[in-house]
Amino acid sequence: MLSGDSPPNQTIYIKNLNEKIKKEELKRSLYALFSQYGRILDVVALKTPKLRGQAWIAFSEVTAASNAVRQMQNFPFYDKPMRIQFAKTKSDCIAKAEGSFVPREKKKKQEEKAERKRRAEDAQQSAAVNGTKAENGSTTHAPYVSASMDSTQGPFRQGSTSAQESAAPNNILFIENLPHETTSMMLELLFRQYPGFKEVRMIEAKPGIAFVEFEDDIQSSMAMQALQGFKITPQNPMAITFAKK
DNA sequence: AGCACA
Repeated sequence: MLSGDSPPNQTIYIKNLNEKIKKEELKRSLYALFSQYGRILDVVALKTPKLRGQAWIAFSEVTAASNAVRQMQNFPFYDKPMRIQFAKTKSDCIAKAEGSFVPREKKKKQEEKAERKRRAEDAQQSAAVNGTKAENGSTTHAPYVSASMDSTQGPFRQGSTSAQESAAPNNILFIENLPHETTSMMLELLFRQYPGFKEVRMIEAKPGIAFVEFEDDIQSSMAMQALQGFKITPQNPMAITFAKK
């Protein structure tokens, strides 16, 4: 049945995540795995007792979120099936983008007190040390994105063929839009820098495409995310999808 | 099981 879940939301809520995975790795893997559905604005994962094993992924479009909820439901991720729903509330990053963000203030009184206290202390400390206002730890979060490519992160959704539905994530990548002179040696040089790389396969009769195999889905997703849109020649941004099995 | 944004 249609479980009593939240209505569609740009942000998805994932639970039953493997709690042994370190926060940074978890976020990176989630980013890699889910960016196939659209532009990801933020990935939130906390390791506090109440929040570990869960994560939020904010997409720029609701449709991306819905596809992710459906297609990645129960996907085995670090040996545990992901349970995915729409988030109950709007992510801060989205409210901010809409200009509707209002800093929350009704937490449990205890937490709030603790936080105020902490801020006060921080302020005092830095004042004592610097005599000036301190930069508190609010760094800019545009992480997870590999800085190794030029900033052509545009909408390279599907490649040149008529493929409409993206195949479910698996360990084999399907590469399209390669210049015809591409060799498997060249592709191997590119892909073998990512962990889990196994082999490149090309088909003589079909220039412009290739298959690249990895040990598992997560590693193939990582490589996909890293090399999506990579240009071997300026006219040939790679289109990478999961191979149909 | 657990819905946050340090």
